[in-house]
Amino acid sequence: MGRIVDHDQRREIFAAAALRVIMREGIIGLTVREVAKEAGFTTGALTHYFQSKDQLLIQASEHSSTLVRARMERAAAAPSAIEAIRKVVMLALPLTPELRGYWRIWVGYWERSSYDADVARVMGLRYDEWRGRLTSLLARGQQEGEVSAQLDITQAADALVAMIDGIGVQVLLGVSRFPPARQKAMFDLWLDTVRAGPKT
Amino acid sequence: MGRIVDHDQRREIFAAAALRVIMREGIIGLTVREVAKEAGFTTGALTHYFQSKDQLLIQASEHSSTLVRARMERAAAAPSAIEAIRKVVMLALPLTPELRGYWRIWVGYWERSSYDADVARVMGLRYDEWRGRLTSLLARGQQEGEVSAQLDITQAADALVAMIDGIGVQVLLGVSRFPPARQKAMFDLWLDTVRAGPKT
DNA sequence: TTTGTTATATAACAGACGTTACGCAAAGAC
DNA sequence: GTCTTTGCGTAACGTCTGTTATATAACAAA
Repeated sequence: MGRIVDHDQRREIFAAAALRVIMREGIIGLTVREVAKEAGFTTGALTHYFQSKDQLLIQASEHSSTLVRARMERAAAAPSAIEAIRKVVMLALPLTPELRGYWRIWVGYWERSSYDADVARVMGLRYDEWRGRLTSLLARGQQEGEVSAQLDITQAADALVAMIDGIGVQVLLGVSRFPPARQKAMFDLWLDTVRAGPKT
Repeated sequence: MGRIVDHDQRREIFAAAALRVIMREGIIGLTVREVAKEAGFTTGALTHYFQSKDQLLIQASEHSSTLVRARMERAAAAPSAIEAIRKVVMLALPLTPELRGYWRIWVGYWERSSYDADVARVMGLRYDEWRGRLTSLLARGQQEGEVSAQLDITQAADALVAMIDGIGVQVLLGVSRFPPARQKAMFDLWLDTVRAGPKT
């Protein structure tokens, strides 16, 4: 009965298109018409898969986290915990144009979060995952002796998450303000406060 | 010739109203009509003082920095440099509802900065001032022997600025996520990396 | 082939947006 | 007093918004 298409796949197409629109024009430029056009459809198709613009916004956020999750998990599989942390952080920092595009998306969602409880809740889940990934890597580092045993890993993860977001903000105001080298220098500074002392 | 009013004062009234609107409804809710209404005027009056909405946005940002600057300078006058830094940071962290309101404004401007070069430029100036204030306090701390002499104060200021913005983001997603105590704990952690060792 | 259902396009809706135009009232200049 | 400039409210403009309604086309099931 009726032709059949994969609804989840369609929703992913629209979610990906929404992300591209946000990258290009900011979250303020995210309109139903523009997303549909970017996806190669019209609003009639989009509304068939999303009841409202808000749902599209949420779904797009979930899609973007799916995209990075695979890369993150591959990076986290590095043999040394410290090296894993480094690789994971290099995927998060706005070092390349592509990664800076993602930061434009995150900042857009931060803005929405400040007055939209639904978006805030979803973003909270993203950060729980992010913070969790870092804390478990730090815990692994402690077991393997690379990370100082008396370190409060929760607090250290908090500090790293905050610092990375802060870097993202600065880069957004202009890459020249915080070039990749300066970003990495700040990360190395954090790493020093976390490393186990030479020998023991 | 004609009745006379203080144009700068009028512009401040509208700028202050714009900030209140952003606090309440986000930067997406900042409309010419809403700002005029918040200020107790109509759009006819507002357009008399601002050629465009963009100019209003810039002016509002400048007004907000004027508001905090006075408090910051008073705090920076503390006898001890470390104490001055602490007081200044306590004015920046989203510790109270009022201060959290300001963070909603900043995040709104971050968002705009990512695709509006004019806003990005103005925000860049704000951050230059903010970073400059912290670096000069750190330099004072070094002179007075409170801050480690071999510290790279530029890098330390960068780290603090980034960390505070990162805290602001987390608090925006929900205060419960980062209560005042946790914010202060993170700041103290930074302070430890900056302090001169006991004695010398 | 006919029937029924789904996918998508087109179009309309009511409202909000930034901006511009216009008109009246207030008040300094003379 | 009149004249003239300015302050501000009202209203209109055209455009864009999210959403809903309707029409057409595609295809599975009978």
